[in-house]
Amino acid sequence: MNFIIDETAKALKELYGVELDANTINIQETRKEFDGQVTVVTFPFTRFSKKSPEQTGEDLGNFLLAHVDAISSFNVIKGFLNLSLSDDYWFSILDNMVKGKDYFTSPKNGQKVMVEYSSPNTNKPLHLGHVRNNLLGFSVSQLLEAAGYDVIKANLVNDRGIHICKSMLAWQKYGNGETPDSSGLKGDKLVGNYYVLFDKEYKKEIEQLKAEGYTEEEAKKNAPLMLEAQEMLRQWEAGDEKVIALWKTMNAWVYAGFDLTYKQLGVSFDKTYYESDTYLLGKDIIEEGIEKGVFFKKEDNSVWIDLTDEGLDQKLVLRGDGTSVYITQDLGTAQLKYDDFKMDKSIYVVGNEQDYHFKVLFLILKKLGRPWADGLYHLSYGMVDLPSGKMKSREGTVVDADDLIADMIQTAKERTEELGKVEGFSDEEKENLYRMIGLGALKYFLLKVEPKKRLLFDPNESIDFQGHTGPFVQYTHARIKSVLSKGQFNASGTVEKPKELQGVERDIIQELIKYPELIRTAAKDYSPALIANYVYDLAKLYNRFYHEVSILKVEEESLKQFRLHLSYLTATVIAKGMGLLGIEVPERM
RNA sequence: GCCUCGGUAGCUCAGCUGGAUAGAGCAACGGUUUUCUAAACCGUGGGUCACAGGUUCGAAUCCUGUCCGGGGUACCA
Repeated sequence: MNFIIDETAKALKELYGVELDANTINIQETRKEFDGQVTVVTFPFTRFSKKSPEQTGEDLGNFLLAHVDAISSFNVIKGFLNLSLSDDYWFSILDNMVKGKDYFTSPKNGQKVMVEYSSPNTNKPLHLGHVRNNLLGFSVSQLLEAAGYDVIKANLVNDRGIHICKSMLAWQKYGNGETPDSSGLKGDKLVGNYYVLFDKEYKKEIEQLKAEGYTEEEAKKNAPLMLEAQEMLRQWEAGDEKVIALWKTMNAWVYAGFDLTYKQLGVSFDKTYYESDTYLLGKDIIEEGIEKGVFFKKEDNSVWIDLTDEGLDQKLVLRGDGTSVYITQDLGTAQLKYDDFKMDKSIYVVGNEQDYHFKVLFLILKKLGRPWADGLYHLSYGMVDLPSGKMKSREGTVVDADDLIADMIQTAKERTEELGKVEGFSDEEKENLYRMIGLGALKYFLLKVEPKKRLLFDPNESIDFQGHTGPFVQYTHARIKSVLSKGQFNASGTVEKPKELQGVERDIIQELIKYPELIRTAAKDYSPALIANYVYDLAKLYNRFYHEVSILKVEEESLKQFRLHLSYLTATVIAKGMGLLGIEVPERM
């Protein structure tokens, strides 16, 4: 539609002798209650025309109508010039889409981007919050790839620390040698159980100590279990063979469990980093920062950065005893990632509770003069809340990822069977369809919301399969596929322009043409939600088309072919768009 | 306290580089199937866009303040 802006600029120059740069000319889609498809807002031009908005619109409209072939008529309402574009114009757009191979994918832009997401702790199973993270990270990766980037999907696994030792200790004390094999439990679930058990026993000890006269704080510090866990962490850091062996065993259980969940979600990684390998990194960067005068040392030897000039606080970057804090190793890891891949951009998909951390991290790297620091971006997303508030692992209020997925698939199965839609499906096809629909509903539900907004999930209200949902879009796709196969559609065939375009046909073409631009915008904004909403609008439009006009029943062969092409392109864009969300679309449902 | 992100229909969300009478879905009510898949389509009802100022020809959108909610806030990650 950009040619309208150019033509408007030319017209303004001719009519009023002013040269405006393109972004001061405001065009938009015409609202559906008015005639036309494109609207130029003429209010801003009245200061040059010295005429009323209406008259300015008339003048401009007449000029454009006379000089631009694609414009077939216009009307003016207040300061809005509504332009109708000719059938020829719309048809040529469609014809280009039919012929053009590069319409659906952007060319490579030669840039490399890393997307870090998932980043789980290995002491408990994944829950709904992680699911949002994983889906976002995966989808954004797809989006960036579609926009022409080379993408490296990375996972930074938090596989060490006091929380891991808690699970290990509880297993050692109370586990009686239980293994995933012996219990039939998924490895991450098993380890998670011991994490919860630790907390339970620990709380008992605290109560005991309080009864003996300790304060709450003293009790928490001196409970035997906590002391033991801390001792275990020391042994781990010292490389104690037994502790390391146990750690390796239990982490292996967890990884086997995570792999199943990742597989179900359809997410994957090109590179996995482990904190056990990276937690000592960053200390050399601290040295460098002291030398460069970016950091300073306090009397107790702790190292700090003063960010008060940036409106932030002073921030500790290394403890007095020389041990790392979170940001120390993140500095080191950022450097490691860059050294490994030399990427132009690096995206961290991490919840918004870490906004401050990343602000500081990026700022420090800039102050240290890392030129690549400008390419760092924290994709911050809101928490998933339950009606009762936050999910808490220890209080058992988390929505488990595997359980949720299983529920969704089950619901999909029930719904589909009720509707009697799987006649002639093999058992394997049925299972695959239920999986597709169940996951489609879940993924769409989580991705259609803008990342930075918090998300409310009510476990008592099942996720919908009707209306603005994944299954609705999937259904539309299947519906189109059915029409195409009944019409024996051949994508390599040619299209002829119909005598007259229906409004809804024009609307679909206008919607389809937005797709390439949408990819760029969604990639730039890291927003799968834009894709989700677009794909929905397109599907909705198609369903209107489907009800308003006949496709297979029209006598005229050329018109039938035209509508089949329109259907085919719609199905293709739906499938591509859903693919960017990590959602599969069925041929039949 | 300070920083930060949110507040749009009963509920869940779009719209926010300023533009027409603020849009969807769910829920409620009514209609559409001898015709290409009714997980669909069409229609009705439902709004002080948290509140108050300001900028502007024009504000849900930008600015300031207030209220409410989430998150963060110097040795957790």
